[in-house]
Amino acid sequence: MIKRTKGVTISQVAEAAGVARSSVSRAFTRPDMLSPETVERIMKAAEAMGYVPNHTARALSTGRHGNIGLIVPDIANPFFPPMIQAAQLEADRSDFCIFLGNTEENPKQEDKLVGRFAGQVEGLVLASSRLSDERIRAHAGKLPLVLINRDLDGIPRVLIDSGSGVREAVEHLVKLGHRKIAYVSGPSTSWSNKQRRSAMRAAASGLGVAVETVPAVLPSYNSGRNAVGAILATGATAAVAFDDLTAQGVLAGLAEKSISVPLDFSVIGCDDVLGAVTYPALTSVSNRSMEAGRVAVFLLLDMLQSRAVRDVRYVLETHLVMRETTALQSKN
Amino acid sequence: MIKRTKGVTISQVAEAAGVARSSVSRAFTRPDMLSPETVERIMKAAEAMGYVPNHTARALSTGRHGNIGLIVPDIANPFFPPMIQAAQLEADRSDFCIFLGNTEENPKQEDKLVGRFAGQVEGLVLASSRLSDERIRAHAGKLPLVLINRDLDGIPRVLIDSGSGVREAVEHLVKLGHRKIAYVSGPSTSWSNKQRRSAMRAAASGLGVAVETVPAVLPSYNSGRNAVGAILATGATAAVAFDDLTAQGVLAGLAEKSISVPLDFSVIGCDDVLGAVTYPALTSVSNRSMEAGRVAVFLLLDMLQSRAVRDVRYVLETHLVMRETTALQSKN
DNA sequence: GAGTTCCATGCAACCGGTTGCATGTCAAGT
DNA sequence: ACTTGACATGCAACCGGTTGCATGGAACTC
Repeated sequence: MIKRTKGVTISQVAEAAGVARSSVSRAFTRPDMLSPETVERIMKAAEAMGYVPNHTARALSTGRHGNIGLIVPDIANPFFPPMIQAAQLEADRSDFCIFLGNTEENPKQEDKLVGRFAGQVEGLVLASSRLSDERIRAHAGKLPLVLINRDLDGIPRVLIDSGSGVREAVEHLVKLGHRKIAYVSGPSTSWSNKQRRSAMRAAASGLGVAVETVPAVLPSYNSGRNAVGAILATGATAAVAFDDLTAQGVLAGLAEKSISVPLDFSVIGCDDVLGAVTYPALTSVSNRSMEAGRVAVFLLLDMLQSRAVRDVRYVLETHLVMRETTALQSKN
Repeated sequence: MIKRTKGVTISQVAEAAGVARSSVSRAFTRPDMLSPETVERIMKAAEAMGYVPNHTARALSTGRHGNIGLIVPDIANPFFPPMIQAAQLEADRSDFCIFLGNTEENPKQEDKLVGRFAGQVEGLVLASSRLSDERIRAHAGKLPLVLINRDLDGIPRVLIDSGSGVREAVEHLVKLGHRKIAYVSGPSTSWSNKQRRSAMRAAASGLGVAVETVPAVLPSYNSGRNAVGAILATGATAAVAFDDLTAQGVLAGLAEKSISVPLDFSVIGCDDVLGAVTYPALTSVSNRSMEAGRVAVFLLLDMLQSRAVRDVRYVLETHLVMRETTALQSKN
């Protein structure tokens, strides 16, 4: 049976050191206000007693808790972990802790989490939020907010411009001789999906080739696999998928039909989350999710320090990462 | 420029409703102590003013914050996100929030995070901790702790027994005719690695076949790829890798040498994190990390409620998931 | 109708810090 | 020697809730 020691308080330290409570407090927060000897005496007493400042009490009186919240729609989607990791690292540099929320792609859950986080965090980063514009603005009225992959003016936001990478993807395919390309789409409410689809169309029409959109509802392996029939029905010789998971599904679906990649068909993914760890290595559009996480936290901390909301719109461009699932269009 | 509304307090609600502060407090925490009419009046006033209880103040006076911390060595390792997700879901059922910490596989960082979390969480889950036994025990003396994949008696722990799955893997390979099997190992400090390696040896010697351990330092794609030379040098006809990432690397390395899988060589991964989303589908040992996350949080919440530390040792067995990277040993 | 019980509510202390202001001390300035 | 100011420290209010105990009135008992 383990017994827990309960906390030493500032009063106990004060008594031990023979000073007022306020002096102990200042020894920790603003030692320059006290004489060096007093500080040392207090610190020694504190150390001896194992005193650790109570975070909650401090937060109550200062209003600062040193926490920020990060809410994502789906941790299990490999797009997010690197972002979370980078956000954490950046927060850590300023001694902030991260509260993580997972919404399961559910706006209700997201709303609930925001409510529960508010009050114990000083600010929030919403990544790929599934909330309505109104809800987001409502929340932004209550606490500092930074968005990732959501474009609402007046609210600081970091946008990963997958458009630039998708454009490169189309150009690359066209250069390889493809004249009809399928786009296997993602969730219709997703900002990224809209962005990618319109970038596909714009690039294709600029180059005089055709794009056919094949719906896939959810970004997942199975969606991609199931979409293969529809893809082939369009007569396309290459496909760009909404994300790498979907692209892997497409790869599997093609293999089942004995269509060889890249000889007979070229496939490109997005977000580059699996490309480097699978075989054959998937050609994909880079994601920059790590930068996004880092920058979002940076912006948030900056807002907190300056107490001002700047209308920042930080755009990260993406590029095509060429690997082994694209090749010259052979037949016809 | 957005302006933020600052919080409504219990005193303001009390005044508006014409009652004492304590009554407002009770209306929210123990409404049965008040007459229904009073509760309704208070609630109406609170609603009208947009009152939300201050989490920090409540935590200060009750000592309960409704948060638990979850610390993992590497979010980017696909083994952990499902675990985090499941933990979050379980915590949510009891209205707890999750603090997430990422240690970058660094014990120092882990210690630091534990220190920073303590004081704002009521308990902690340490997954695959890289801390020394002493440090873990020291922390467990200060706050409720549950371990995942770490076996320290006296401290509640959830263990994923990959041994059972690895045993099945070896049996499967032997049944397919393999007589010499390589084990591509993971980090030497890892509890799971030790467990898997010894399960390999035990199973192999029980069946009268040989196991050769090939070191791979880090669990990663590149480690696996680089290990291929050493694997082939042992004369093995099949390999079991420490995890799926490593296994994918092995797959890639074999492909580079034009060794076809599974015709010429069989490969099995562990943790089953990539098997279902890649092509060819990887045969792997199931991970049960979701159950582990769920159970760990469940145990922790149970400890918090009962205020007792039980010496729980919860073991989750794993199994072989057969897919397409294993086949009958052909040559020789 | 006096005594007892019970329930709803208020009072005030408390959780553990922070901080504006007052006070006391000591040295420098004239 | 007296003023002035700087500096170190203490006092007490405050952050926003919770909770043990006291109180007062209504209902119930005999």
